[in-house]
Amino acid sequence: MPARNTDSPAPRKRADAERNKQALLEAAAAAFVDAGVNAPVRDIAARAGVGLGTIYRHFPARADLIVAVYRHQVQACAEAAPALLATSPTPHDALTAWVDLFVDFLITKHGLAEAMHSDAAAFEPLHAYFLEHLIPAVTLLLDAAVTAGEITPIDPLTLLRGIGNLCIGADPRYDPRPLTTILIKGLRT
Amino acid sequence: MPARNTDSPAPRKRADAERNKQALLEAAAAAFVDAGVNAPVRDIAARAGVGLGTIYRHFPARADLIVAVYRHQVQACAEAAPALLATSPTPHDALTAWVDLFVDFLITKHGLAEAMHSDAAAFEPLHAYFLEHLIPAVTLLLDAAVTAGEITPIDPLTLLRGIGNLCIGADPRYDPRPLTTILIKGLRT
DNA sequence: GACGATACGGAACAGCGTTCCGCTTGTCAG
DNA sequence: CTGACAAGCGGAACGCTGTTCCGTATCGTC
Repeated sequence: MPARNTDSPAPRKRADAERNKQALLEAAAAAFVDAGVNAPVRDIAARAGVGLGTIYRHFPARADLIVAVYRHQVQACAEAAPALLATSPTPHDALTAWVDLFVDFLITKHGLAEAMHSDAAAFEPLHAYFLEHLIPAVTLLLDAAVTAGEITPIDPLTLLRGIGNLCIGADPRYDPRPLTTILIKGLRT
Repeated sequence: MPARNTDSPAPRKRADAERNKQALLEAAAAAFVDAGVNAPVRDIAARAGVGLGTIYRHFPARADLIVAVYRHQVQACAEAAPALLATSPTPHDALTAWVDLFVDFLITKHGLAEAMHSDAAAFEPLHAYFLEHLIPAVTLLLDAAVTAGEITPIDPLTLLRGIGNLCIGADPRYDPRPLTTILIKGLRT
């Protein structure tokens, strides 16, 4: 067995492959901004100056591309939870602030919330990725608020789903924030 | 000339046309139950023993078929509002009961809530039909509750949209009722 | 029974995500 | 430097949508 210890069993990718992957990520990010996360795969490929085969080599399904594009932002969102809890006057304030943050993230990604709830198996990775990272974040905030006696207990997944659902809507004139605010208000004891 | 004066300048449809239209409505209703409102047009046509052309003759777009299938139920939902207001102890109770009714309607029509918020122009008639009939209903309930000092004012369309959004979800294990309950609770003064 | 309007059926079109495979190209041993 | 081979690429093709179109069959009437 080769003496590779802990890091990178990487078979070392070809230079052009890595270059194309980056071009694809940038093209996808741009396409998502212009046309929402439902931007046709062909458009993304064209933007990146790449063939259809290439896009599917790097990202087996559409959802993988979406995950790759938003990975950093989801992580940032998750990491904001403990920070907010530490700096906010009360756990409920932290929760409110975090929800605002999450809503801001969602509404700027037209179609992301919709895609999250698609029944298509292809979007399962997306769904799983979001939950895996965000459930711990909301759980932390909710537990703190419950312990402080500020809110009644609620399943974190349910809340996350509710907020996500409220952010669905192609219409850019639609602002879900009044609704999310009411929802959070409804949690108070 | 038969004594029909103002109403129905109807060119009197052919018998087979009317028969097919009914068959289509029944087939669509059945298909929607089995496969959700996104059941393929071809499946519905096949169920009705009818060609694709026929379906589009009677229902120019998918959305028209959906509207036709659920027309009665939407109307019943709208008409329940004044009845509930008259029989409930408080306007807030009536509002709660009506929301439950609306949610029951939505969750049994897999995909209906999703379709409502589709950005596709084809679904605009569906959207319009729902709003036209349900906005007056919620407005009635909200006004009564506001007047009674039970809730803070909210735009009826916003509330309707919020409830509709919360009911989105292909997963039959997902129950939106806890969330709609919290939302209504959040309206209280 | 024949004729004309009406309605039907399904092939065809456009657009989607995804698969597949012949060809190109980067990489590295010699 | 050069060849060979695996890794990667491009885009035609597939299967699935909703929708359109038009030659043909059927209904109602005279």
